Amino acid sequence: MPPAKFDREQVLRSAMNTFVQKGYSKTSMQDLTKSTGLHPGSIYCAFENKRGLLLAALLQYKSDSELSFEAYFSHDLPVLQSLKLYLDSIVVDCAQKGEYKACLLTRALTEIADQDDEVKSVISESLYDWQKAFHKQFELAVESKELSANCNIPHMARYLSMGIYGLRTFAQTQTTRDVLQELADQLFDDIRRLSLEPSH
Amino acid sequence: MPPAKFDREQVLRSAMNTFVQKGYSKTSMQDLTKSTGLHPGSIYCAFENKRGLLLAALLQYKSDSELSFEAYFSHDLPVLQSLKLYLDSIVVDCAQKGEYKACLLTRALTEIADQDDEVKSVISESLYDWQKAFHKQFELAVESKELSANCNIPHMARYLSMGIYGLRTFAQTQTTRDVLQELADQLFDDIRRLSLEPSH
DNA sequence: AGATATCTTGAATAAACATTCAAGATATCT
DNA sequence: AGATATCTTGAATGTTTATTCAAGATATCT
Repeated sequence: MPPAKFDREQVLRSAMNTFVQKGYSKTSMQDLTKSTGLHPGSIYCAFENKRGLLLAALLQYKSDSELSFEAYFSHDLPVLQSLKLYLDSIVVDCAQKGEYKACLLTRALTEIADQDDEVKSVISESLYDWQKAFHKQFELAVESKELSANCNIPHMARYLSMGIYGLRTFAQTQTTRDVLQELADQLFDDIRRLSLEPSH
Repeated sequence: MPPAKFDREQVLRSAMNTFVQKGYSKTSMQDLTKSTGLHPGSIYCAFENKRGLLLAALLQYKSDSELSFEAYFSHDLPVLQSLKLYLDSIVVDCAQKGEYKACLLTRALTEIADQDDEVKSVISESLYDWQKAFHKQFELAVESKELSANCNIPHMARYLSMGIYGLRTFAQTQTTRDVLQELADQLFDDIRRLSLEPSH
């Protein structure tokens, strides 16, 4: 039976969801065979083991996130306007009751990074790439004179990342939309201020 | 052998450390017997089970954190100055290489909250109490005219909590002290601005 | 159609795990 | 000193877990 191979992306998205929902340790192989529709043997053949499946799922998540990022920032809107839309989408994401909607990267980071250097570096690099994507957008905006030429772009990108991490953590204890929106708006204001003021 | 009972606080601090370092799921009973010096039977007798030990450790962590908080804010310094010192101490905490220095509450929250409602509410309430502690300090500062009378205190407390969550998450990928300090300083500036400006 | 190579299947395996409990030890009380 | 109650101890238990592998199934090739 050579063909009939499963759809790798779809399998990884299922695994992704299961890992985000239950966490890595509490996700059993049985959970994964159920959610992916694959049998144990197939998983071990394709991904070596549970850890390999996590690594693959992390890369898929990264790739999906990049596409989503592009979708927000590729229009010809001013960066700050795109950023506002992007932040609002995170608020919507976080405000979903019931289904646990977190970031797989940060969730896996807090859960297992300190015990597995390879997983940690995959996650760290992915998160850093995401931060660099903000960086790049801000740079483009400086070139097009939207932002002040002497604003501190690396600092802004880092502070923005930090704020979003915080927002997502905050959302785990409080899912009231208004509160989350207010926090996101505040973060946006603070980033905007940094983008206009010269760095000191 | 009636007396010779173990020192409950010390046991809980050991358990606390183990849980923070390895995470709840990856912490085995063997790890806990090793770190606490207690035998399985004693743990089950005193805390019912592993989950009970976590719950007790969470409460101990909360209580310890409150004492530490008081230590920073009970002097007669202006609130903003105490806050600065408090934030700096978090930076120092996060910048420790090697030993994983996170907040047990947020770590446990991301790992297990979505599967255990009791654990979740214990954590949520603890974190909310911590947020309220900021709240209270800001209120006192308004009364003493240090802060503007019409600043939005609940908003400030929430934004501060969010920022610290974010800082701690950020520190898991980047432990360069200068970078963390810069982020904490930025957070401080933004909170200070909120404390002086009238809310809009 | 038969042979072959490749992929699928899921029961079997072995290790790790939380939890229990009966035997042993010590202090207090009579 | 003896009896009793309480606490300690850690090997045994039964469950859950990730992982393997040999048998079975299907498509392609000759």
